[in-house]
Amino acid sequence: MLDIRKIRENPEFYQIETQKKGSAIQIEELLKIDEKRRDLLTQVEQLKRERNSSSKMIGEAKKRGEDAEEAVLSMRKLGDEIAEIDNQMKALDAEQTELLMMIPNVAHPSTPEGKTSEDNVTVSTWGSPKKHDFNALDHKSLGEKLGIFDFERGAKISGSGFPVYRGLGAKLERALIQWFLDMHLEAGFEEVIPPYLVHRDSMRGTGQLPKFEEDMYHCAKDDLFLIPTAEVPVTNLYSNEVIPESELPMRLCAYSACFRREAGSYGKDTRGLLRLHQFNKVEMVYFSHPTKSYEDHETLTRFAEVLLEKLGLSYRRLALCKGDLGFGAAKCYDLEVYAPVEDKWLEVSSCSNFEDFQARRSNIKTKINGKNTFLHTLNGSGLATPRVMVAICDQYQTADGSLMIPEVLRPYMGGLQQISPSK
RNA sequence: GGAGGAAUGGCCGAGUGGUUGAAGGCGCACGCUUGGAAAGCGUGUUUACUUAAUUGUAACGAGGGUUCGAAUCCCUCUUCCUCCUCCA
Repeated sequence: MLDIRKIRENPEFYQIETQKKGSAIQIEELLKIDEKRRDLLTQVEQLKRERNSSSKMIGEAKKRGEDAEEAVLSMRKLGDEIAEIDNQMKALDAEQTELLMMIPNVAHPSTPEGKTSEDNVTVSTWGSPKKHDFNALDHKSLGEKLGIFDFERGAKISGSGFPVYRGLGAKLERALIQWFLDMHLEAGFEEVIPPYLVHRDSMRGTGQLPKFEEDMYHCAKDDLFLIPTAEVPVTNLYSNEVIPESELPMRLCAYSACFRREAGSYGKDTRGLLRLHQFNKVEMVYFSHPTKSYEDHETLTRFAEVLLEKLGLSYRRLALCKGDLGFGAAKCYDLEVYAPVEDKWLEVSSCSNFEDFQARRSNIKTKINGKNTFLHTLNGSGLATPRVMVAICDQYQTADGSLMIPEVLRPYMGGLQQISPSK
């Protein structure tokens, strides 16, 4: 959520910047409501002041045994007036908040200008994209041949987009998750196992609601939402709290299953593991000092990159342009891993700095020089497993149809070096 | 799921309708005292919005109600505790 005071001070700036984020602010309406609201506020506070002093006098008079009937009567009228204005104000307040909640964050100046993913800027590339000199299989065919994925039965029980990992595939998936977590723990993150179902407030806090309700799985009976990322419960861990400045940056990591309806993206890269309704991801979350968040953002992104480097998967880092930036993000790097069989770069991580956008929604503060201040929240995948799995399948398969296990994962596979087709 | 109890400031804990934003204690900060420290004494110590202004308004789990006036009375909800029931 943006700061209404800043919008008030510099409406043109916010008009232009939110437009670049692909969703223009309804600035006139917003400021009109704001002005009316503040007008009523001063009015009603004046009336309340009157009420407070009169009530005090009534109390004193009654104590002295005097009759205060007349004052009581006029106060009763004043009370009605106050209630009336209070109601108007509450309505305006709700209206204003709803508008503010629909407005995206503005981009950091270091973010490239641009409208679509075409305009994203490749910041760096690591490794050289591998090419096979044999006729390599795509991950779906390979995986089914090796018996490590079972897409058909997943679809049978839940529909498409719900993969089943089997046998050594399940173990490999688990190895990825565990290795990711272990790497983060080594770097000093605290591990969290969060709830997968969260209430509406949490979803509003991180920005999924109210705007993107359609993309979420919702349990109507309990009004709970399945998390699309561990970012939601982990960031909201500290909602309505003040984190001591000395504890910043606070760094948490969490594995969770993630659930996304992917409404409106049917038909796009839906093969195999490329786009799913349920997938596994390890997420890193930072609660940062407002003056340090951009440093932290670089550090965070590096943690994710190192994982790909250790897996021996070439990747590139993109700086998202203003138009492609997520709703709440001020700056974001995407990491894309190269999948040789697909001959595509696949997004496996998104590392974002939200500045105080989420902190304001969730009310997460820190105390700086005795003053409570919204802190900055950051998060990044480290990493989402499905496309890493695709890249591994693509890159680590051999001409005889086996799949080599990346070196770093072998300790988690009982020393297993490769998965071979059963005879 | 059933029965009961509880929720107050950084912490503990008073407070059952009026001058209580909230006693008292602890903690913390500053000062006095001291060779130094402890003890002791003194002062201060919530947040948000608002104002020229410590000007004013609001907040005692959350929301609603009664009242001239609510931390205090009523209703709903949430969370925690105890006892049953059930269960991985």
